[in-house]
Amino acid sequence: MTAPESAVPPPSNFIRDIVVADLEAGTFAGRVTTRFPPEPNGYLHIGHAKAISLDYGIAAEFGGVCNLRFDDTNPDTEETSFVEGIIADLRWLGYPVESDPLYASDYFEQLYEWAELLIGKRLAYVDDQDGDTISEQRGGFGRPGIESPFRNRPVEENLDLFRRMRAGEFAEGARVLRAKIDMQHQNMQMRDPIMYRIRAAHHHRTHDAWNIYPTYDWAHGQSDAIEGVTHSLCTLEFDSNRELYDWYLSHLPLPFEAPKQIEFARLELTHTVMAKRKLARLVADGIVDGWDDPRLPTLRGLRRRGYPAVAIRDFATFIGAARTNSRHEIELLESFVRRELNRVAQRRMAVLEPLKLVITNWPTDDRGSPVVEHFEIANNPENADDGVRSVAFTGELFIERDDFMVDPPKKFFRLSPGVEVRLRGAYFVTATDFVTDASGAVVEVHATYDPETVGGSAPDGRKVKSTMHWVSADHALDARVALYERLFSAEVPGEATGDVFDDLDPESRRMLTECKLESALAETPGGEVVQFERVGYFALDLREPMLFHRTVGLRDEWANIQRRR
RNA sequence: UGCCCGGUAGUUCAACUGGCAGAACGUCGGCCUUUGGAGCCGAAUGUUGGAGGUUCGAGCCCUCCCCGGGCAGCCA
Repeated sequence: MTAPESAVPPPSNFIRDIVVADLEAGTFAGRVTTRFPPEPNGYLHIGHAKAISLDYGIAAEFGGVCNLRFDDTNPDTEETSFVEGIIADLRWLGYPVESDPLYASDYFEQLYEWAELLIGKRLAYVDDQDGDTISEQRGGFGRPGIESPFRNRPVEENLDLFRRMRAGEFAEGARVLRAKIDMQHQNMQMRDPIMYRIRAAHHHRTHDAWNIYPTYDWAHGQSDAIEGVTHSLCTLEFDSNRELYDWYLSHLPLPFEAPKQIEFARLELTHTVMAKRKLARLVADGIVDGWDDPRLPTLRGLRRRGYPAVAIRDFATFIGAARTNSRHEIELLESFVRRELNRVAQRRMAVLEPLKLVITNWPTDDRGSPVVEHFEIANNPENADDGVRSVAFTGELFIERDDFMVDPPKKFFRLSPGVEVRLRGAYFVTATDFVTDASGAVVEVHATYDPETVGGSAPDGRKVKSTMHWVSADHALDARVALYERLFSAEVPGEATGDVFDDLDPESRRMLTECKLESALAETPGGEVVQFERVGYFALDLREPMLFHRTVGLRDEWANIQRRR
């Protein structure tokens, strides 16, 4: 599995320094192998994208490989559907899953043999006590643990019991296999950790072949070693597990030099949550529509929202890795999204909150119906190769409600009575009149157009202060547009009250149902992102026709100016 | 409470293992514009958590202190 190209140069980081030092010292015989080890009990989120970028990036940079290995040691929570979902997300992100992925469960037999080996070396024993008792005996911070009464069982008895655990002779939770290390150890991880637990559950791959399952600590380093992984990158909370990782490996006959675990800080973003349990709660409680809700930081959510995979990859590369806990501003991610979308997104006109504009001096044809003109407008002014599309123009149009004010404040450059503006790519128009309803709200604006300004520029060189988007009323497509705000209004959800749900923005999605789109949008394929001029980037839903999701707004300086006032 | 990890512009990261502290995002300013929102250009911002020490020279090495995070699942 190889890493896709990235436009962003990888910043140096401490992990790369370690790899370079190992290469120079001749450790691992010049090999570099990493692994990406998702647990198939949920979907990937952008935090995983950071790990993926590091795991694959480091391997690729030094001519090595990165193994995709599912860490499936807990049958209670893992499912094949998640395996498939994760592979799909990985492919979408741009990392081709070329061959069959690897699984920790492939090594269950080897792990079992090694466990017997440790028993033989008097480094592991079967404990008959229940979980609460073991937990109590473990002690606490600054408080030593006490040894299990079963700690010094004879080897033969341990072996017999362990084999019977495997054979399914005991109930769930009745016994465990523990490593025999040191109940006084400063590092809690070293106080005789659990290696195997009895589980009656059905495993997604080994089905009912096993009655005992290895714990993370007993499986992970050994899986790395079996695969010849050299640098095993994981997040900071495993720091204190590293001593145990090294301990297990030091007592086993390994096929390769023992791998190194290196920890880095997990990705956090402002205004969102990344923890799998919190994400699952949002889904379960119906606060969002599912794992692919566009407000979620899941890869499938971001995809549906219109975030380009390359923007996510560039972001992940750019932020690099460090050991300091850090929370990145969501704005940084958005800037990568805009940068990419500005380059590739086709421009279209869409009126989100329509107001009727009637051109009172618009001509009619021989039969008395209004003339229809067609203008060729650039698909992307930034890129001439994208060509043009044809947009119909007639005497009845829709403009954005915000773009007209009866009594405008100073510095309002859009349409108001007596003011001339440009309708993008068409004509200059001047507002002459407006119609209100019973409540006084403007329901229709009347204007005249200047035939000399066809195409949008005046032969006499006169200027207008504003260019507005528009859609022909007769040719408009009806659509719904979902406007998203941050799911959590607080920068750090839960910081104030301790419960992230207290910071949920109840209006994080506003659905506009009467939007009018130019007809070229009928050709847009599902999933594609276009720029609605002057408004933002919008992704057509993958499944539902004529439903657009706001990917991200344009950088809005006008809003900044208003805010500053 | 014991042990471990971390602390560099507002934010996130760099700084060739001791040699003039830089970049991006944000902010501010300017230019340009048939997207007021695209695009382009420029600027400001630091007691490198604090105090000592070693050194010709310390963000980097040493000591103490302060602050933040992690670890007491048969989760990963």
